[in-house]
Amino acid sequence: MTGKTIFELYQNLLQIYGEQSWWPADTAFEVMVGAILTQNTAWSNVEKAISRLKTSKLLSAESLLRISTDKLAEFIRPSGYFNVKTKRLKSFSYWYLQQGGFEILSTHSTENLREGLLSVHGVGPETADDILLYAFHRPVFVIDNYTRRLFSRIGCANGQASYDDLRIQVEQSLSSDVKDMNEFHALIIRHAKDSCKAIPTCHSCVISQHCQHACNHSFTIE
DNA sequence: ACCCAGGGTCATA
DNA sequence: TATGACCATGGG
Repeated sequence: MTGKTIFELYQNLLQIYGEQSWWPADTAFEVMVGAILTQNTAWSNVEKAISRLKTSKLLSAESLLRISTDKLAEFIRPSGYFNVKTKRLKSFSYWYLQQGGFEILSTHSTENLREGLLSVHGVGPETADDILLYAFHRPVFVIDNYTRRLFSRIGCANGQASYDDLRIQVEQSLSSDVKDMNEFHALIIRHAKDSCKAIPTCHSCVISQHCQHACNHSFTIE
């Protein structure tokens, strides 16, 4: 547990990969839809689903509520769990409109907003924080499994700590800077993807002398 | 054929 | 509190 600090890890990743400038989306609502669709799902599959929704101009809360569940499920089929996610998109859209939409929601405090998001069926801590950070630009850090593994392997934090414990730890390490938290989370995912494929050019050597990775594949270097 | 992916809910012990 | 089953597509 006596590795480098969380902030040093962030600086290393930023130096290696450069700015990621997330979230890849045109609108805040698209970020929210993407956050739900990407639950335990490869982003490449989510892109297909979102592309279909865009083409048919369904990327709004009103449209998602208007369309039948059967049709919506068919649109988002490529993103997997389509029956589950159809319900989640609809319950989220209902809440979103009932709350008055983006402008009204933007006036709420971060804590109230998180509470509201978590009250939606199908929105858990990670999805809520994705939305808070990338759609509402709130100073919130998103904890995912990559983060837990990377922190554990590098030793900059206890990967088994509770979600909020880890989240607050990172938020303090980055002085609650929105831009830094946006980048850090994006960089961790970028690093996980890269370290899964590029064994000969393992960037992790710069990050950890033990060549540890964020991804879940258990291979060894050297 | 197997493992994983930018999780969350629900039932069970 | 803490596991386990379940949801389902697509790429390696």
